[in-house]
Amino acid sequence: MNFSTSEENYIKAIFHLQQEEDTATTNGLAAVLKARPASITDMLKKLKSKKLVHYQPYRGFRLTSEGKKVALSIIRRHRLWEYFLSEKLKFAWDEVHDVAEDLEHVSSKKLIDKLDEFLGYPRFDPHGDPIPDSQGRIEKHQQVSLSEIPLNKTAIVCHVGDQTSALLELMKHKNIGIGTKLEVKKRFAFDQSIEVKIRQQIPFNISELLAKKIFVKYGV
Amino acid sequence: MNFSTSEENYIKAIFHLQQEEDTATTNGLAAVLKARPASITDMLKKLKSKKLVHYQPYRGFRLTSEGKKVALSIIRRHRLWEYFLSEKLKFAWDEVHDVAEDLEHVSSKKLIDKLDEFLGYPRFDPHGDPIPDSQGRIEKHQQVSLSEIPLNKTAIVCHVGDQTSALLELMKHKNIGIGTKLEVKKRFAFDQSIEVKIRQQIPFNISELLAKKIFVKYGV
DNA sequence: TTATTAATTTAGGTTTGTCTAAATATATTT
DNA sequence: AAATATATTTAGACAAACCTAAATTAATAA
Repeated sequence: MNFSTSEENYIKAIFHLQQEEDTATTNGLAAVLKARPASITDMLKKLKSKKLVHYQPYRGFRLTSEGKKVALSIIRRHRLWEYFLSEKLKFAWDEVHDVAEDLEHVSSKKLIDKLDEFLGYPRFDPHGDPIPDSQGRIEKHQQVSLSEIPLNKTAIVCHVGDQTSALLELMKHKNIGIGTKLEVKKRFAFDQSIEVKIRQQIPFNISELLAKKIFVKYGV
Repeated sequence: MNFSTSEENYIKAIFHLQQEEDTATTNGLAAVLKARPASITDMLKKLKSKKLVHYQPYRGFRLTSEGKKVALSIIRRHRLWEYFLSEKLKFAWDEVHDVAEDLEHVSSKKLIDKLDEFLGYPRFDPHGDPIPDSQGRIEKHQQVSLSEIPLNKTAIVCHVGDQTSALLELMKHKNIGIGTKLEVKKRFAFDQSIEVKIRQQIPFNISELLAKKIFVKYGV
């Protein structure tokens, strides 16, 4: 019922990887956790023995439903702390993540439920990601403009702000349409432009004006 | 500049032990940390190599001034979190310690300074212990009645509520006078009586009425 | 002051989580 | 389908932080 910081980081990372691809891979996880593939294999065996992942050697892995429950509780802690840091302690948007990364491993359920209450049961963290409730229920997606989504989250284009041909021409040229999967890689303070990546292509920049017209939904 | 959870626990425990006796011992520390003496020796060597303690084999140890600085910063974190838990999250007096024990190891200075600000720079935690400021300055003692001090802290009797002979007779009988070192071991909800221990003796009970007349000062 | 007891340290293991290098399985090309 | 490339796993080490049992030092009592 209680997991080490390291185990928790693995579980959380697998959860996020699974949002993209249904099944996570050793190398993929190694990249995310900045660890060597051999270390991933070691830990996966352990998580398997604890019945937190389905895992067949060489075949990738997926969280079990127990594993998902654990992941959601870690994500709940993380996002509540992010909300606290931003809302109460007035941290800037981009400073909250690293601190929350530490705080999330303090696992007292009472602490987290009381924090939730204190914060007024917020539904989204400062990045717009939904916060699981104490039962692990989470709002699957939300729809926001491309200019508002967090970095490095896969999002799917689901709506366009208007139907002017000028807009559609530009989108066509950039190869973005409804259903396109993309990720925001970087934001540039100078002109609010953002760098996006679609499919396997090299990331490219789009203007703030365009970003505000593109609406996406994205997972947790 | 950054220490493991384990190192921090050692440093903090040594600091507290030193409040009582000027120099801490292997067995004393082992008792506090619920570890074996051999483990203490191992860690002490490490802390010595990091210049956090003065340590001669078989001769006990004391924090260096650097070690004290580190200890005060850990205590600052601990007490600020205790205050937060009690004041903001409405935890009961006796529930805050264990959770703060985990939170204190999240070492972002910015987090702690912003938390301090958010809380309005409180000077004492819910147990009445003083909270070090961001420079590590701490109010050395405070004077309160015996009925208010935390459990298991050595306190020194420094004042008596009144001079009635009935009171003094009782105190004399119990062997408590100005300068007596004592510790509260337990509180009984039924009649608010408390169990105190002085010197090497077996702990004994005193009434709430008496406790309220005895004023003590105690360290951090 | 020597003998006994108590405290402390040393020596050698264990577990957790990491690593490198080598081996093996799977996927991709030709 | 074989050859090559890539992904994954295994084998064997290592550091941190703990442990037990044995040895050593210091403190206490006879």
